[in-house]
Amino acid sequence: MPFLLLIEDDDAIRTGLELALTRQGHRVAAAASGEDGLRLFKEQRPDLIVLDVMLPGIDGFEVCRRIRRTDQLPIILLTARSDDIDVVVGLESGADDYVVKPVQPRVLDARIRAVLRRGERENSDSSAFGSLVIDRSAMTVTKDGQDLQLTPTELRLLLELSRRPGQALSRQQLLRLVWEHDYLGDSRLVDACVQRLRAKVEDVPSAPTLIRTVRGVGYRLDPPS
Amino acid sequence: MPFLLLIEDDDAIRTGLELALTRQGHRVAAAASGEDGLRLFKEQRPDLIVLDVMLPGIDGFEVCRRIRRTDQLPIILLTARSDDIDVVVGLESGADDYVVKPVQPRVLDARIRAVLRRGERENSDSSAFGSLVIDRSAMTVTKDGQDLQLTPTELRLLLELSRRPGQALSRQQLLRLVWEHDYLGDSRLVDACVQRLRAKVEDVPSAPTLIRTVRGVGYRLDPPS
DNA sequence: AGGCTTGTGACACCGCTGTGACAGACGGCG
DNA sequence: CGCCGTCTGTCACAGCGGTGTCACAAGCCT
Repeated sequence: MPFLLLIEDDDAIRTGLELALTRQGHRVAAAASGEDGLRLFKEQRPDLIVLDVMLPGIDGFEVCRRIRRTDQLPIILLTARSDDIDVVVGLESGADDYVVKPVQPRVLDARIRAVLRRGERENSDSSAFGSLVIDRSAMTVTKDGQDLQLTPTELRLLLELSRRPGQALSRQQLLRLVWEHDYLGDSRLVDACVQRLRAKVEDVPSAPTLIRTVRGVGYRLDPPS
Repeated sequence: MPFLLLIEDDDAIRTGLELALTRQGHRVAAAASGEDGLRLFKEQRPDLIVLDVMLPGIDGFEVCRRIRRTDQLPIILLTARSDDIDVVVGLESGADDYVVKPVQPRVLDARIRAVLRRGERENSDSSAFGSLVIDRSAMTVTKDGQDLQLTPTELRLLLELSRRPGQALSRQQLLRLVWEHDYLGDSRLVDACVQRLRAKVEDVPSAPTLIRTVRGVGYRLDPPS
């Protein structure tokens, strides 16, 4: 299920879109300011951001630029109809698509799906980490050409890590991404799953070279050097 | 060599793309209006059409619809970034893919090849998976040369799976593709049908080698190794 | 009406998953 | 350099959930 972050200061529009998008089968997090949006983004790691341009404080373009410094996820800008210059500035700030307000929810939904599809095509197929090859369409993982039997959870964990190679993900983030629930208090759940994954994926599970521990934070899948 | 028809009224974009696509190994015909495009299409029978949406006279959607009345060739729409309604209407008018202008030639080229590849797979009238041969024009399935009596649903399920060999399909996707309805809550419907199909198709139904279970996801028809 | 096909529910099995405990590793600090 | 607290690796176990399987009833076509 796609996980969206909606950043929009107007309460009516925000809650309306949040409801509509939820109905259309997305998971939605919402923020009412640029600052909140950036914080939520770092915390929750959504798949896509719907971003209003006119925000108090940090405006949409700036939010977009800051996110783009580190991340490649799709960003859809919401712009007011009257602004002509938006498109140009928006393009330069790195957005993937534009939607003009007022927007019909199903139009926005169609755009979101289109952008995600585009991204999937680009991200998908297969990626390699050393001798480890992840085939996202067959949903298989092979090591030295040999098929690995990963369990569903192990597979999802590896997929989420591999979507952000080289980036450390906290246990909280992984719980949200892989298990889709927030966790109160810590547990060894993520560690246990990482451990099982390492057993299948690493050459020497006790000296992992692919899935590295980031002490005090979480885990990180190293890109091939 | 793929033969493309490019329909685009803007002279600069048209000649630019024509040049770039020719360099990338396509044969290209070009038209500057919807009318010209339709005429050229009938005359030259290209393999694929790249079609601008905003055209004077007959617009891109209309061109798309008219072509679709009689022909199934792939159509890629070129849309301006700012248009709101494009995606929805475009989907309904039967295009196969969208590219947002301004487009980098190599991106367009990649899309073209992707769409052509997809089309080849879908239209080829027979494919083989080990001893299993699917004849799409006769709508028959044979195993070791012997005709299999598949029921309509079993056949559609196998066809959908075989259109995407090696790709895991979720139960949701299969329900949409084969049964054409979304399902709320889970059911054993897909499993049951897969089970019946396996009974006819697999050598050892209890140890399937063609239709593989992808745990936590769905099923996948393995291509011949 | 009759037979085949299809959808649904029940059920059992197996493997996965989540949990807690414990030991070892790491890093900070004196 | 050594101690100690915290964090992580590891393991076993019990519960759960997903999947295969089957039987039955309703639907559909002939």
